[in-house]
Amino acid sequence: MRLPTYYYTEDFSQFYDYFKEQKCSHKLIKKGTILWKPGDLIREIYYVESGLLQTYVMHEDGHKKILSFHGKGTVFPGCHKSTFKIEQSLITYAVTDAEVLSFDREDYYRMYQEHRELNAQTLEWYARSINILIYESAHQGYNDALTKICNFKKIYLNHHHSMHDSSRIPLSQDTIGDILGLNRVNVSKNLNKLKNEGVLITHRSYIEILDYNRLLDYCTSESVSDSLE
Amino acid sequence: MRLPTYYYTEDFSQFYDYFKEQKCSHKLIKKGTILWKPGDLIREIYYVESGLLQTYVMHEDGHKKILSFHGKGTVFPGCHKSTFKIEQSLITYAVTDAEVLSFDREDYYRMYQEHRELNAQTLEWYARSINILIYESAHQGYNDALTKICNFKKIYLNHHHSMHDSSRIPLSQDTIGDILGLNRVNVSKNLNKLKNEGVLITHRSYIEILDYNRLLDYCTSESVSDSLE
DNA sequence: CGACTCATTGACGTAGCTCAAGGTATGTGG
DNA sequence: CCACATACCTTGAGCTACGTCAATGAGTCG
Repeated sequence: MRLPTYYYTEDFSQFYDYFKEQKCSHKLIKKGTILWKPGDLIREIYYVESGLLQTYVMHEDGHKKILSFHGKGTVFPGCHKSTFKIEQSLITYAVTDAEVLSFDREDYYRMYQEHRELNAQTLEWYARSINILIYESAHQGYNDALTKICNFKKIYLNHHHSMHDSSRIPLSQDTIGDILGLNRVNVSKNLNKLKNEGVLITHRSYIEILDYNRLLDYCTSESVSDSLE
Repeated sequence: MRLPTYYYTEDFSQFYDYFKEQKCSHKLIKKGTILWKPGDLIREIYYVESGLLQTYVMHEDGHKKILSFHGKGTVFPGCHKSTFKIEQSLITYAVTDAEVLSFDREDYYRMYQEHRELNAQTLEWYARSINILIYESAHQGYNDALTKICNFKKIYLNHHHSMHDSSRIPLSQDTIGDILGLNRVNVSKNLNKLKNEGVLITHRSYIEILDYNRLLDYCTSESVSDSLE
């Protein structure tokens, strides 16, 4: 049973050798580059070889909503045919320097149609996107700020436990606010509560979790994997 | 350019003849029946021949969040393989009496793999679900109650204009609240503002739009189709 | 007619927002 | 290596939109 995550990694790395044999070009993307912004026609699809991309939406009143992070072994932005208004508002930028394989949209769609495993994996990826979004709309939307933050840290650690220092969340409070739809000041105040409880320590641009079990006490069941599977 | 919608209809009606030739069983579902609830193993996939289904999630604190309505010519709940925690919380029930074709999950997946157009249409359907959910998370989430309500009515009318009496929204204020994550009382108060402006009249279990153009003034651009395409 | 369900209205509490001022790491250029 | 700019974090005061509670009214059904 899978929990939601904002980070995509390695979803398509099994197809890397196959991708390299197809018609594609190799690109270097500098940190901070905006890959797509509102109004851009999306004619290419990227396979990320290294680096980290971020996707977000700017609300007309100035709010920024971060939707997802895309790391090594992921494909982006997708290969469906329909054009949706809100997708025109998506902005993708490079959080770090990145290397990608770039495919023409039509070429990629042909690969998607012809390669059965790629086809199947694409549907799983879409399903996973639906999953995190339902989690946000139907669950986190009703939680208060403290619960949102704890849930976020839980699912962040859950996804990164094997990769990095397992108790660090290397995101600024500003970024966390933009992911959760919270004000920076409010994030700070709630982290303070948790600091006073001994759950974590705040640092500049990262948070260090001291007491994972105490953190879990603040989480809702939707964010905690249970025994099944 | 497509706007989001909470109503799915006719997405798969082009495959109806094909579906009927496949291994399936015909079922009648009584109004009010719960088709799937948390904990149920989903072993079947339905094609809706008639009637209306609704999908929602119950938050552990009692909030109900309605995600979508599924009418004639739609397939439900989906055919990906991964199991997600939040999907276990989905509840589907019959708003009206309904008739469905029921497929075994494995059989349906085989059809999905073998029928190229069905495969393509399935991805479009998933993309559409992502679209409405991004709209909720990244856009409506930042709007105030009045804007949420007006946006909702706009996209409702947009989708139903051809089918029914084009100025009626046959939903109770309670239901609208459950779709938008608003309190019933708050929905009522905001509808009252619009009533005073002459935009609409409220009735028992439906709303009548009097001045569509005035309604548009309260909407955000994300909910209004522009000239492109 | 009574028993629902659905809608209206007002009083009141509060979580989270904005504004504002100050504090502390980090990086850069002289 | 210091001075300065910049990014990030903290804390408090005040506001307000929305939620809860509660009482009443109005439409619908058997």
